[in-house]
Amino acid sequence: MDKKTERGYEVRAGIFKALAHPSRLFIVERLAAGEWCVGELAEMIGADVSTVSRHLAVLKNAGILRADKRGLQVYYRLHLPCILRFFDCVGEVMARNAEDHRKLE
Amino acid sequence: MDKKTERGYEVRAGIFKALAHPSRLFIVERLAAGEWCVGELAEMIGADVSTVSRHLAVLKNAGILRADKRGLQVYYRLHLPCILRFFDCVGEVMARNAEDHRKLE
DNA sequence: CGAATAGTTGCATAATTGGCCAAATAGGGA
DNA sequence: TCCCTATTTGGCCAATTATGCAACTATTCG
Repeated sequence: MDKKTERGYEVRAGIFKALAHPSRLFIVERLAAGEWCVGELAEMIGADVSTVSRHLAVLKNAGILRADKRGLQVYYRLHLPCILRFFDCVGEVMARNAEDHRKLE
Repeated sequence: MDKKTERGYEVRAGIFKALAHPSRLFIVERLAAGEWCVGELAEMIGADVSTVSRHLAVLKNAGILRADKRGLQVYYRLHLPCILRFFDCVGEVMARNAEDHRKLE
């Protein structure tokens, strides 16, 4: 596998990695409906503001969110709505896994 | 956020986590075309057989792959082809990110 | 049975991630 | 300017993940 191909897998894995955390998944889902600022999200999640700020940075670096500073607050919004299609698919995966599990009983 | 909802986010994040590694992404893509055994995949990837075996276990535990032992070899195959739709979306994400990046120059 | 082969698992180690607290930064208003 | 508030960043620690080697297991073949 040449360097360029390898790099491609790394970049793509990075997008999945950005989504591979419960809080970040929650954030993306919330932001699907509209924008929220850091403090509001932190309260919804129940984690420290600094922790949530880092989660948001991870999603922003992956190109999934955009930040918009207005006054003291930084409002985040979903930059790639196609991400939401992932979620439908994840739902299917879970349903199928659950069914497989049921069959084993 | 109640326990049940929280658990839901954890399970979904687990699926993304299983895909959040270059080698595992490579494996899924390879298996889209047909089954391969551990040693063959290890050679393609250029990692130790034990390492690849563990990557395969991660994907299997996530319900993404199925293993089929025939003789000495264990053949793995894609159990959830809908996963491939993720990949199309990831392609879109990358294209969009690349374009955003271009605009900044 | 014994040797050879394919894969998995135990272990040690290095690297990454996630979390909070505290300090630094940036903006708004008196 | 000085203070207050919102967010980000540095530091540190605990937990998790990735990796290879070596040992173990399972299966085939002589």
